[in-house]
Amino acid sequence: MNISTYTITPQAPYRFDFFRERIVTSSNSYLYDIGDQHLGRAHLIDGHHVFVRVSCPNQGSDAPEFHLHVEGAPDEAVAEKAMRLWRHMLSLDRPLYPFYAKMSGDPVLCGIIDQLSGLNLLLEADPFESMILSIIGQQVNLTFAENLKRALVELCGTRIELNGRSVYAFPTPEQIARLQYEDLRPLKYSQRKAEYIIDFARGVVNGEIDLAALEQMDNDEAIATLVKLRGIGRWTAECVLLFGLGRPDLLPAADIGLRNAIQHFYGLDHQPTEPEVRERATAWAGYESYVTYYLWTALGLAKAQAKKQKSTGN
DNA sequence: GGCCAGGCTAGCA
DNA sequence: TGCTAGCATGGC
Repeated sequence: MNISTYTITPQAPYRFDFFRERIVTSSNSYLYDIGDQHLGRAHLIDGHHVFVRVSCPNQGSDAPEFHLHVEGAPDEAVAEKAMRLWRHMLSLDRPLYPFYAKMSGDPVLCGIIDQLSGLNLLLEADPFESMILSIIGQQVNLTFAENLKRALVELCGTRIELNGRSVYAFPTPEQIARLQYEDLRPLKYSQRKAEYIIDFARGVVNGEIDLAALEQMDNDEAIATLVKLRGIGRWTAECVLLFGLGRPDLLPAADIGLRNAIQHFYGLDHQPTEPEVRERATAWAGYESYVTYYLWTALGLAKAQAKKQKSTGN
């Protein structure tokens, strides 16, 4: 088997173990091969199924060195595309220090940054995958969302066997477009959710939806384009810009998780309204995505901690 | 048992 | 233009 290896040393602070933790606790963990010191995933690149494995022996360090192995690429060009895909997914070309410097006047955020120093954005592989996952994630809790996502991937994604490992590549637009709505109903999809997902994939396949064009648009323009599609509201479009395109300045002001986190960490006596979130976020200009991500993550940790304390009676 | 989940649409006034 | 029931299910 042909394996290409790349050695990567991100700019500190950078915590590889935070990505692992993020994946384990997310509703997308089924997409990954997760080990103590590595992460892996299958991808379809230029028609070739490749498996990317990132290993990091010193993953708890805030200046880690890690190795990215690409298996199954027929030539160097495909291997390099896989490598660049993971540079995107792991936000390797986005140093954190400008964000930290910008937030230095906010004691609440500084406390969270101290706790999460080195946490960078874990992005989805591409806008298509991001859109499908975001539509599935609308409204439902994370446990149920994971069941739905896993069922879709196992229904129509390509299963790949590599060195005894069995993993699925995320379905292509063509694979989802071929489904019928009733194929998803037994998987506990609502009729509407099935329609939104399959219709979106069909739009991509027949060329009505141009995902590549989103890259050239500013945030407002891209959101306005996406929300014209049935099943895609502002929240979903914002998720795609944040997690699919990796826009650093995206503010999901209506998101319930962000509003809960602001109330919690800033000690508000009410859940902030969307205009109140926008007002507060003027201080975050340029890094809204990062602040949102840190607040979401910190609230998740606080909830997990509270749950743990409750279960142990402390 | 009821309400809320990292929402959205269709239908109604 | 603005409001709300309904969607499917799991967790608390």
